[in-house]
Amino acid sequence: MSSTEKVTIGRPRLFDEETVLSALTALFWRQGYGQTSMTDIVEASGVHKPSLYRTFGSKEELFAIVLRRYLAERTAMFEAAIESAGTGVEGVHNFLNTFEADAVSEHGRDGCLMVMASNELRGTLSGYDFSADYRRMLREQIGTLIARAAAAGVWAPALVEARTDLLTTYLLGLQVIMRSGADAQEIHQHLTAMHVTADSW
Amino acid sequence: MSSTEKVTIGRPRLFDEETVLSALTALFWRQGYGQTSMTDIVEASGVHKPSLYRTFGSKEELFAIVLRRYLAERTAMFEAAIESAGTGVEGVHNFLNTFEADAVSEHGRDGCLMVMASNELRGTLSGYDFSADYRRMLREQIGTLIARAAAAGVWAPALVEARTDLLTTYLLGLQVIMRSGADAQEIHQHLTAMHVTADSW
DNA sequence: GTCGTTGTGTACCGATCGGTACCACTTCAC
DNA sequence: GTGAAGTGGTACCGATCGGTACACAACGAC
Repeated sequence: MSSTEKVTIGRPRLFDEETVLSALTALFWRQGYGQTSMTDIVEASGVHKPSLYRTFGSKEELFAIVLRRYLAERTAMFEAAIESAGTGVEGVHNFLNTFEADAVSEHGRDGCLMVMASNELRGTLSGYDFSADYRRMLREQIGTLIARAAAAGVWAPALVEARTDLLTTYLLGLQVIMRSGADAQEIHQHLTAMHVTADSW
Repeated sequence: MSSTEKVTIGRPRLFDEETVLSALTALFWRQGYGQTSMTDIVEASGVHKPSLYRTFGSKEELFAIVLRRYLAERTAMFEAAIESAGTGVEGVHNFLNTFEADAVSEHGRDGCLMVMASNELRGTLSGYDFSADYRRMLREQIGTLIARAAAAGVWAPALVEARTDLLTTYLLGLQVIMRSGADAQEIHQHLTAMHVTADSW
């Protein structure tokens, strides 16, 4: 009865698009774009090549779809983390703790798909500057977190900007470390550095 | 007459190994490992495939050689920058300025080869954990910079550690930004954040 | 049922991949 | 000179790459 149900003409699909995209996101995230072959994609999705091409277009278009989807999910995740972090510098600590929990998880060891793709593809895929989108979104969200931290005390506007940029850049660096084989101890150590910094705010 | 001159048996090489490695470093740096084909390598080096394979082994071994060479050069560059930066927090500012000059240069837009390779290859190449090496070297050098900054004032040991880790992680993040198409203005903005932070030390 | 439409699955395409066999060439030792 | 040793360059290898032609299957409309 849902209004979202499409009227299907012809043979219906045997696979669920979202399920496939989810599996392929994990695949690209793990392996990168160039290192992932269509054979890998067929195996991971359980969908044969012609169906994939019919549904998603080329491999490049498929990855663009994965990237946009991932960015939306990632943004939602950060928004939730920031929302529940609370205000004041305590909010920054809470956010960092949430980040750490994710960082040491299974997916965490893969870092961030957007950071990975930025490095591999120089931030652009068939004209879409996804990296600029990502950095803008991330900075905006961190800006919200910092603004809430500032609400308690009184920070000069320039300080708010600087702390937003610092935390943004720092998080990107952390994701590099996460992907490059660092263990939980090393990740924790680097997070401590940010906790200490936030304490001085 | 130099004692480093090898006694050549058979036909001597027509190419200089260091020159070729330098050109290939730039090539890999720009394109990444997976996106660079042997055809690209032949074109960039001017050396035909069989000679490359005889001299450097496989493509993977060649890249490992490039990585080690780059790491040594990069380390030397950082050492020089730190050496000339001076002491105190002023030394940190000087170092950041040197870093910015490099960041907005031609090579700077490619970020850091080690960061790129860490992301693409998860930090490991045929058993060699180059990323751990890189992070260790980088942290050690930043540690020197911070120690000299601390020499003027009196910083608690925990603070020295935290500031070293913060700056290390921050620099990794900055190199992600550099590679992903950010312009000089954006890079400058993010560097300002670190200047402001250092001012509070 | 038939027809139009869409998805499935096999089998294949040319191009490119990393890597090498082979031979001519150039040097040193003698 | 001759032979051993190492290099340069062509031409090629099987494997894999991204992508597709085509026959068939499964649906709705009628």
